[in-house]
Amino acid sequence: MIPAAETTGSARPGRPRDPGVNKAILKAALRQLAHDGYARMSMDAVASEAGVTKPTVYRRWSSKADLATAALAELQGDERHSSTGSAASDLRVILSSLQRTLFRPDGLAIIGAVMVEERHTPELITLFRERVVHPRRAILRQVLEEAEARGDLRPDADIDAAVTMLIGSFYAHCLTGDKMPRTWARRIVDTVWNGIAKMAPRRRAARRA
Amino acid sequence: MIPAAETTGSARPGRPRDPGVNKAILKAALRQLAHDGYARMSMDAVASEAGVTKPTVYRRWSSKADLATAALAELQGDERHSSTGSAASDLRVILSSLQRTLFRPDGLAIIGAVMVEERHTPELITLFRERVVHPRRAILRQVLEEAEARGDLRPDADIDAAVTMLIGSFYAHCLTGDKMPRTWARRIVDTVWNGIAKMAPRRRAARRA
Amino acid sequence: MIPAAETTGSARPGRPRDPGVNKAILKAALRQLAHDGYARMSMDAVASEAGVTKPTVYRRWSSKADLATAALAELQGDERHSSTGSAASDLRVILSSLQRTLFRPDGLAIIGAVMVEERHTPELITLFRERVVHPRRAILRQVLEEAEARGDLRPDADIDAAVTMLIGSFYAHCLTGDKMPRTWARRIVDTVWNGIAKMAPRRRAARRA
Amino acid sequence: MIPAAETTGSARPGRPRDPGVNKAILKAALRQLAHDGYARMSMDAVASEAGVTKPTVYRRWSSKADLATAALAELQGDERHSSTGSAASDLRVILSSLQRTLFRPDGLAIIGAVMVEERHTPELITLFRERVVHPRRAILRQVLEEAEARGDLRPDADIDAAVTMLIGSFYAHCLTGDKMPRTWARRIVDTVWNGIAKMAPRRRAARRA
DNA sequence: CATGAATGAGCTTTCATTCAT
DNA sequence: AATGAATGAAAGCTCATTCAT
Repeated sequence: MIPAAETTGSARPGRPRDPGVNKAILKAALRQLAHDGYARMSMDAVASEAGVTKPTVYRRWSSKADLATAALAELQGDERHSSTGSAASDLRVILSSLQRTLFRPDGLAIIGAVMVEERHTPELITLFRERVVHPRRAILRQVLEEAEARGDLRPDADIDAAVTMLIGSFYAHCLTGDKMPRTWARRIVDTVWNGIAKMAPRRRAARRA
Repeated sequence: MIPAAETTGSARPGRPRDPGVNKAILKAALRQLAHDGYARMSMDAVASEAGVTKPTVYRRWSSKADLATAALAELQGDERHSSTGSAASDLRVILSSLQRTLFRPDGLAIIGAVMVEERHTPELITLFRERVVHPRRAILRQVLEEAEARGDLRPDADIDAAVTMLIGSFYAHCLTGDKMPRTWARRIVDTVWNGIAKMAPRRRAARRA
Repeated sequence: MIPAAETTGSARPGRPRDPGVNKAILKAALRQLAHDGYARMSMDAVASEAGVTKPTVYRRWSSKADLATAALAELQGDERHSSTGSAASDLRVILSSLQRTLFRPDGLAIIGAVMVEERHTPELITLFRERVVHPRRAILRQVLEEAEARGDLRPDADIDAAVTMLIGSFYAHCLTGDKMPRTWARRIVDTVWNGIAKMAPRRRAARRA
Repeated sequence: MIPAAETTGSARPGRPRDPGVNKAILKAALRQLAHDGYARMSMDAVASEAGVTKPTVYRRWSSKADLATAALAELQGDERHSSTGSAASDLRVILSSLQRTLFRPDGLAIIGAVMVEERHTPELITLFRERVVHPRRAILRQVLEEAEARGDLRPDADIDAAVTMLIGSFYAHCLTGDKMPRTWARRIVDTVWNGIAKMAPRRRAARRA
């Protein structure tokens, strides 16, 4: 449904589409998805927030679900992280970045918006998994697999569980409603790393919030 | 909110309320909350699913938010667990129970429904925290604090982080969309416990999904 | 529909009606009629303002229109005025009294409430005419007819027009939204009296608001 | 409130509004306001009486109060009257016109509809005063002030009272429920004029209804 | 006789979507 | 291609009235 209009240089008949309009619409849609949820996101409001009219939106995306899906696709996470040499340290960097990008502004609200539509608009969650959930998991998993290859992990280390806990701790923390401490990424990584790394004498001091 | 009036021997003036109606309404409301989200849950649909008419609902709860809040309150987590002697084993039992009760039917959808309404109907998330999130956390925390008191934890063990990860791993797993393995609770507990317990020679073997 | 229950002294079977309840209901109904109009007056609100329940109201008056009519009947005007000897002076006294009783609290609102229901609940206006409008007119008319009989009026004096103008000036003034001056009754009477009385040298000075 | 757009030559973008629709909606609204009162006037009924659907109404006026206000504004009194040379005669012409335009079809009902909403929808009465009450009063007042300037009035003539009585007599007459005689305007003017004009030998004969 | 519960219809307002220009 | 207008279908909430105790 997303037109390729911005590719061809040739003169097509009729008025050309303003390429900025697509972005404005998607941005407005994403913002409303996060602030108000899918059900409350309104085509009227999206159009007016993007400075266009409704049929202009419908010409680009055939339905509300279509638009919301396209907006979600914009979340595509491709944050590359260069290795710092130590797996634990890499994890800390990655999670800190997650904390800032995914969970900061409205991340949890978007996740909620997507989850709640599981039955009603399943495209949303499918796309969300593909574009947001899996890429983020893959990054963490890669760090751990490299550590495993280097022999830094215990033989019984459960990488899947570790990845899931690292990410899940953010969700669970958000649900408490408390402010997330600046050191949260470090505390999480320390605890998990302790659980999976070969025991070397560690010298870190954890603190509570 | 209105009590079921089954207290006094009998003979209160006026026509008595059908005691099953309250339950039917709350059940319908909770189901719609989970299946459709708050925004799509409709008083009309709740009433008709419960086999009553709208004013019958409004007589009991003064607004949609009121009803949804009451329905959420039904999730009240009260599950007492008797200690098995070992903290790790206690945690496994508790998390298995969580897996069955909170996450089984529609748990994650309800969580999403609640989160996405953060701006629009904040009572929902407030109550959800109070009735669902905090009690569950408290149970886990208590097990860990008792272990700490017995000297079973490392001096630098981060109980808050551990509790958050134990719970969060369920959320994160649900988001992946994969079926949750039967052994999930065990794998999670093992990994966390390794990270916080005093090191004793462990002899378990984790496996991947 | 208004029961005669308060007349017979004999013991009728069953629980006797509380005579104060009737008054409380009528009072509440009249207040709501004036404040909110007939359409917005609600049986529920009347009942609760009177401290009873709806069926208690319905047992006494068979419908909303019935109750409103009964409430209006309470306005029955039978303010007797003793003559002061001069017709103009009598008129001033009567109109001052009207100003206080009929127009002060909510008089005009009640009139509006009644008029607007002309098509929908014509009993209201019929009763209002009978109980409120005509008695008030009759009092004024009688004063003027006595003056006429004494030969104080011009031969061509139009008593009907005079009565109508005396009363109508209050309505018209209320519609302007301005505060009614204390001297209004006097100014009205002076102007009308000038128009209908035999010319005697008058020596009064009218002033504007 | 939204202008009928008949100004520009043509070619505004978008589908043009059917110019008759605005009028049809306002007419239906005004009719219902008069027949049923504001509380009973329903957006559904107005729309269907105008032959459109509800959102078509809401696109033009944002709420019921907004529509009712706009409908009232249509009553705008604009009737210019050319002077006949004599003030009394001018007054008779003006009042006869009032009798036909304002009080004929549903005038009093509209006034009631507006008055009874004083507490609930005060915009109505505010606008009514501004558009209907004050302009009508101004016309009468101007005639009298010109007469005063010509020295035709007694020095103590109370113009405010006279204007109020002239208009109020119509309200008061309507309240009686009697048919308004054709000569009513003349009788009213005669009586008032007698009360305020310098005495000249008059030679008219009033008669009763 | 009075109570609390229940009903069915109705209200204002909003939304996703399509049409006409 | 983009606009403004129109639509039909809900949704939340309230009311006059009746029922059952």
